[in-house]
Amino acid sequence: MRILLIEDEVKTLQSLRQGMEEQGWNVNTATDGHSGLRLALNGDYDVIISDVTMPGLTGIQLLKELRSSGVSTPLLLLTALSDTNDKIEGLEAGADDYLAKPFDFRELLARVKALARRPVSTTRKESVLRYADVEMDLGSKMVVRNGKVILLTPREFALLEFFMRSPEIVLSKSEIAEKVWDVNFDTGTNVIEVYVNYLRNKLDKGAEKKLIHTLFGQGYVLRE
Amino acid sequence: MRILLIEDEVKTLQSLRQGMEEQGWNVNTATDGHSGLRLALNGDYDVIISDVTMPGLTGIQLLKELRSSGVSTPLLLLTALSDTNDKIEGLEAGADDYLAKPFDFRELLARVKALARRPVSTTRKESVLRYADVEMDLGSKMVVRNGKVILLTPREFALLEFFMRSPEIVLSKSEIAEKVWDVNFDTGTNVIEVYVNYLRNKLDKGAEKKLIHTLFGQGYVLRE
DNA sequence: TACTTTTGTTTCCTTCATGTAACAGATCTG
DNA sequence: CAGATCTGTTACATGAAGGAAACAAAAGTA
Repeated sequence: MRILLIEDEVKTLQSLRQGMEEQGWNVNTATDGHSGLRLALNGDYDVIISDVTMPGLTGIQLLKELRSSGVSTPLLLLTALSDTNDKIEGLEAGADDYLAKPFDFRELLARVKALARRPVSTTRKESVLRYADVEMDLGSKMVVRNGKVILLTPREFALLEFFMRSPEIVLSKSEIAEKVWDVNFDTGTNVIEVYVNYLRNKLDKGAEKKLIHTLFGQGYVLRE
Repeated sequence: MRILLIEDEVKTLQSLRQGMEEQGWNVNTATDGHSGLRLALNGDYDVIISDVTMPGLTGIQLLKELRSSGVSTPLLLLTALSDTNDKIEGLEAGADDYLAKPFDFRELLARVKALARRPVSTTRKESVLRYADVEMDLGSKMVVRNGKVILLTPREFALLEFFMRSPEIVLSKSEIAEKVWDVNFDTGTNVIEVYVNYLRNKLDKGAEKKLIHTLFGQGYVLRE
C-alpha cells in the first residue's frame, strides 16, 4: 500500500508515518501543500491523506487541483474538530472521506483501508477498442470478431492494439518495431512479418473481409 | 431526496426530521432497528441515517442485514462520541459514513448531500462480494461456493478478494504483487503461482466450472 | 516451550510464446 | 521479361512462464 501523507505539523506527521510503516505500508510525506501536490501528481498512490490547514496551499485547494488534473486517487482530509465549515467545503469539493482531529489511529487505518479497497474497475478507465466488426477489450484481453472470441498471445495482442489505435493509417515496420517490440528496427529479422502472419491467421482467416493489408515497401494498414 | 431516519430518542428524531423537511427533503422515520430495517428493505431511499445504539437491533446489525440482502443504499451511522470501537466496526461492516454525537446539524446536511452525490460504485463498500456462485463475506471472512463453506488463510483471502473486486479483468502478476503482497514484483519468486494454485485447490477443485484462468504471459482472470 | 498453521522458497517438470531460419511467393524496377 | 527486393509461410530451437510438490521459515497458539 502506497500512501502520501501531507501534514505540516512535524510531530503529528512523524507519529502517523511511523504507525503506518508498522503496518508495512510505504509512506511518502510532505509538509506543505505545494510539495504535496507535486508528489501527488507524479506518484502512484493508493490513498492520499492530507491536512486541511497548511501554509501555502490548503488541503481543499490541493484536492481541487488534483481532481482538475484528472488524478482520482482517493483522498482523506484531516480537519480540526471545530472547522465544520472546512468539513463541509471539503466534502463538497469531492473529498472521499475526512477525519476530525483528534482521532483514534485505528480509525484512520480502518478508513484508509476502506478507501484503498475500492475496485480496480472504477479506477481503471473503460477500455474497449472497436474497429469494423472487431472488439478489443484491454481489461479482459478479449478480442471478438463476428461473435467469435479470438485468443491472442501478449505479443499478438500488443500488435493488434497498435493497429486498432491507428486504424486506416499506414504503419511502417520501424514504427511497429518501436511500439510493439520496443526496439529500433534492425533489418536482420522478420519477426514483424511473422507476427502479422499470425494475426492474420487468427483474425482474418475465414473472414469475408480481410482487415490487415500490406502496402508493399511501406508497411501495413488496418482497414476494411 | 428521500431519507430514512432511524433513531430511538424521540426528541432528537423530531428535531432532525424537522430540519431536513425544511430542506425540502422527504423524510421517513423509525424508532427502533426492526421497523427501520423493514422500511429500508422496502423503500427506495437516497440515504439512510441510523443511530447505532437502539433497542432490538443496533445500527451495525441493521447495516449488515441490509448489505447481505443486497441493499446498497448509502448509510450514515450516528454514534456516541466515545464509541471508537463502534465506529471502526461500523466502517468495516460497510457503513458509508458516520457522525459522532453531538454534531452540528449543518454538518449532517453536508454529509448526507455528499453521500447522495456519490456514484453508486463508490458507495458500495459492501461487506459481501459476489461473483458467479461464489460469496465472500469480508466481515466474517467466510467464503461460500455452491453451498459449501471454504476456509481460506489470510493471504488466500486477500488474493481472492482482489479477484472478486475485479472480475473478468486480467490481473497481471505485478498488479497482484502490489495489491496482495504489497511489494514491487521481483521476478525471483513464484509465490503468486503457488497461491493461485492453493486457491484453485480450494475453490475450483471438484467444481464443474473453473473460475480462475491463466492467460499465459499476461496474468490471471476470474471468469466463468 | 512445543505444536500447529500459514507463508514463502526451492526444485523439477511441462507447456507455450517468441524469434530465427529457410524457402516460396509476390511485387517492383529497369 | 529478368533480376532484385520485399513479403508470406512454415518448421524449429530456445527459453520464459507456469504448475505441482516438497521443504523451510515464520507466525500464531496452547
